[in-house]
Formats: sequence, C-alpha cells, structure tokens
Amino acid sequence: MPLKVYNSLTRQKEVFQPINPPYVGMYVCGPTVSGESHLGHARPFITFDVVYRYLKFLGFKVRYVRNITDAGHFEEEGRDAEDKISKKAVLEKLEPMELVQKYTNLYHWAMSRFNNLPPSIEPTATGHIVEQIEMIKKIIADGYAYEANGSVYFDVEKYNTDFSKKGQPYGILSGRVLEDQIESTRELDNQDEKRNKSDFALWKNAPAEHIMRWQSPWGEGFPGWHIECSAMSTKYLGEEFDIHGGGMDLQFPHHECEIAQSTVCNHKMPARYWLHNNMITINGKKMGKSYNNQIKLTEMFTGTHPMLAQAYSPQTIRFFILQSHYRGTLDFSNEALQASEKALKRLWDAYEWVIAQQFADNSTAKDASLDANVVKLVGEFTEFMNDDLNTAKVLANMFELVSIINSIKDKHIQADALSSATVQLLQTQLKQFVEEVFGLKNERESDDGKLNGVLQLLIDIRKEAKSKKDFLTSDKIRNELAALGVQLKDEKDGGMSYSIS
RNA sequence: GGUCCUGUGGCCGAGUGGCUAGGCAGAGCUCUGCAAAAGCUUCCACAGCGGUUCGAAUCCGCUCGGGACCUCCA
Repeated sequence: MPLKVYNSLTRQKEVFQPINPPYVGMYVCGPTVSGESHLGHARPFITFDVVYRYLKFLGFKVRYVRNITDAGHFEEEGRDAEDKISKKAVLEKLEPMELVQKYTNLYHWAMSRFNNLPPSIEPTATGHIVEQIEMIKKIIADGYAYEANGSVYFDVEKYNTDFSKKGQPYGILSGRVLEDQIESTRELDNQDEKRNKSDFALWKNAPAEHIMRWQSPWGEGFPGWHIECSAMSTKYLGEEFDIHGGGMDLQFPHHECEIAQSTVCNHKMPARYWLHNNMITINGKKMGKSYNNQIKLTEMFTGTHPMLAQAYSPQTIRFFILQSHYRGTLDFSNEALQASEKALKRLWDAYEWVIAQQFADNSTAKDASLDANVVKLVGEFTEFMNDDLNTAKVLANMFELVSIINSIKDKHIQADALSSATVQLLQTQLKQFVEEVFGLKNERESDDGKLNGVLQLLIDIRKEAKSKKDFLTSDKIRNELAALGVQLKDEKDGGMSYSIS
C-alpha cells in the first residue's frame, strides 16, 4: 500500500506521488520570531518533523524548507498599523535584529529539545527582500497588482475573474467564494488605498517611525505578509513542488494568497499536496493569540504557568501530539499530559529493554500464533503511517507489543515463543519507528559513569541488607534515593535496576 | 451571516457498516518482606430522535451541543 495523504486542496486522501522521485520538496510555514513559541506552535513543527522523517524512512530524498518570519507583519489592533517586531524592539530597547535573534535562538532551542530535525534550508524573510521585490515587480507587470501611495496591492478580483476560467478561482484551497467574501470583510487600515476590500498587500509603505524598512521601486517600505513564502518556496523548491504544510488557520488567507501570487508569477499551482494540521485546544478553545490562552514552551518545560500542575518534558509533549491524528483537534489538560508522561515511560522502558537483548537462536517459534501476531503488529506500522500518517494507530500497536515484551522480560512468556527472525524484526522495526520516524529520544540525564557506579554500590548494599532481612537499611536506601528522584526496582530474577526521573 | 469541521466510556484519544483500538485513571488477582514496576482479569461508550440495512459508533435526515476560518494567529 503506497503512502496516502489528505490533500486539503482536493479534500480527499490521495496517493503521494512526487514530481521528481526520489526527490521531494516540502515547504512548511515557520514561526514569526517576534515572541516566544507556545504549545500550539509545537504541533505543526512536530507533525511535519514526523512527515519529514517518514518520507526519509520511505527512501525519499527530501528538501525540507521552513522559513523564519523576521520581517514583521502587521498588527492591526486599533488604528495604527505597526510592525510587531519594531514595536516590541522599542519596548525592550533592543535592536530589531537583536530581538529577532533572541527569539530565533529560543525557537531553535525548543525545536532541538523536541528532537525535531533541522530543516534542509531555513530561509529568513529579511534575507530575501530582493526576491520578494522581484516577485512583486513581476506581478505588477502581469497586471495583477497595483501601486497606491507607495504600497502595492494584489488585485484579487482580476485574478479571480481570469483564473476562474482556468478552473483556479481565488479561494480554491479553502473552499471560499470571492463574492461571498466581499461583504463580510472587516474594515482594515488604509482600506481606501485598495480597489477592493479583498485585495491584500504585497508591499507596504513604511511610515516614518517604522524601524524595519527597505528600499524598493515604490519607496521605502516592507513586504506584505504572504509574499515571503511564495518567494522563498519558489527559490528553493521551484515553481512547482510537492508538499506545502502548515496550520489549518493559515489556509485562509495566507495559503490562498500564496497560491494566487505564485500562480501569477510562475503560471503554476505552487504545491501539489497541501497538508494542514489542526489546532491544540485548551478548554475546548483554540490555543492562540486571539484568545490569549497560550502556554509558552518555556513554561511547559518548567511548569511555571497557573494552568500547569507540573512541568512537562519536551518528549512528553511530543508523545502527546503523536497520540492523536494530526488533522483532529487535540485538547490540552494536565490529566492528558500526565497520562502521556506515564505512557511514554512505559513504552520507552520496554523499548530500551528489548532492543538491548540478545536472544538465543531459535529457528521455529514455540508459540506460532503469538509469533504471527507480533509480525502483524509490526507490519502494520507502515500500513498505518501510509494511511495519512496515523501515528495514533502505530502507537496503539506499539503498546500491544509492550505487553508482550514485558511478559517476556518477566518470563510470563518464554523467550523461545518467538522465532529469532521475528525477534529481529521486532527489534529493528521498533528502533526505526520509535527513534527514526517518531523521533522519540531518551531524556534521562546522561552521566559519566560515576553516578552509575555510585548507584551500583548502593544497590549492592541494599541487596546485602535484604539478604540479611535488614529491611530498615534496605528501605532507607530505597526511600532516600526516591526522594532524590531515583527509583529502585526489584526485578523478578532478584536483580535491581534504577531509573532517574 | 457565509464556508467547513465535530460530538466516542472518569479523562485523552483511534476507528474500515458486522470481529470490545490504545493510553491514563478505577477494581480484583499474581509476584513481593513491604513497595514500586510488570503481567493477567475486569468495570465504564459511541449526544438525541428518526431513516436506509439482515446488521450502524460508522451511511442519510432532523434536533441539540461544541469548535475552526471569514481579521494577526501554528
């Protein structure tokens, strides 16, 4: 069964066929680095990290482009159209680029803690002003944009009229009809400069107080909020590429505008497959700026937010996100995150144990039906991923395997119940999916061996105490280590192991 | 108002018309000096009302509820 993905453009699952196999071009809308990332931002970055990882797993050569928006978009609160980054820079008395750097660093830090692979190219908007200006010039030359008072606007009406004839009206991605839009569009700043309310800015004239500004054929200004993605995706992935991803809230107007801009410039629909992840909700409401209900990632990791009962590690959050399908909403709650934390630990413990085991050679399975079941569960990993990346179902299978693995570990099931071939399949596939595809990693503090030595010593003392039935001493060791965050476990075979939380 | 999505057991969440997803929590048992961990068993579902069907959580209709986008937003 080939990989199928749900394409927002066609509103159905489609077989994924790259334009130039084995190469795949994927563009994902990155962060605006005018502030800290919150939990909601984590979803697309983790979701598309898994898409990236899975495509690589399937053998595709992927160029993954994810931009950094550092040029500042409008914040049209009240009357003054201001550049978010400039405004905040003044407040914090930082240079705009200093501020951008600070939040970019913080973002990269969070991404690495999630164990997200860095994209192949991470272009910045400020680094591509020239490309954006060139693109705008082309759109004007083709007659789909006009200048007004040093700003440039995209003529949505004309685009819609002309491209509807080619079967590509404005609104094709989000299923909107332009005529319905016009009446409902809100009053925006400088509305009078536009010919129509639905027109959007390609370039904005910079008022005197605006710090971030660039020279252009239309005077000093800054780019509009959609053009960077069109310019950079075209530059690095070509006029037509395979996958465009992002959050569902970007579908309209952002991605719709990208389609219009790119189509005028390149005479092609920019991307073939449009993938959109759904939102993280909190108390049933989307976590986002509009509701002022975000929990920043730094707050998640440290537990410093009134809504948080405790800190949640990056891998717990990653696992939490993987437990649901990316196109559904995912509701945040302490209970849900705590469940994820425990589940992840159970999965990881069993996983670590089984891949480290050397099983004796065993050509025939003593328990044929169990053996067959393991083969089936493992085989379904790709089957489920191929069905629009159903990570939730893969995890369900992994937990069924966890039970089997733990039973072998506890000797409820004999090791020779499974054939060597099956054990090997289990080990390799689990490793591939847990680490390579899902990108889960061990969060335990790495130590230099000294800590391990100290703990082994304590374990030995505890064993001795136990053998003498000196439970006072043995319990003291266990309890005091527990208070320090080290859990001792008595194994079935009389051994002991520890884990550090 | 327009476009669209959604309503699953205490909580989070999968789900192809017929075969109890899974996780966390609860209960019992096994193991254990006691714990913890683990294993086994078990309880608790498909918003409501109709319809299609031999059979529906799954398809259709209506009602009620929740949400997203239409404006910056992942």
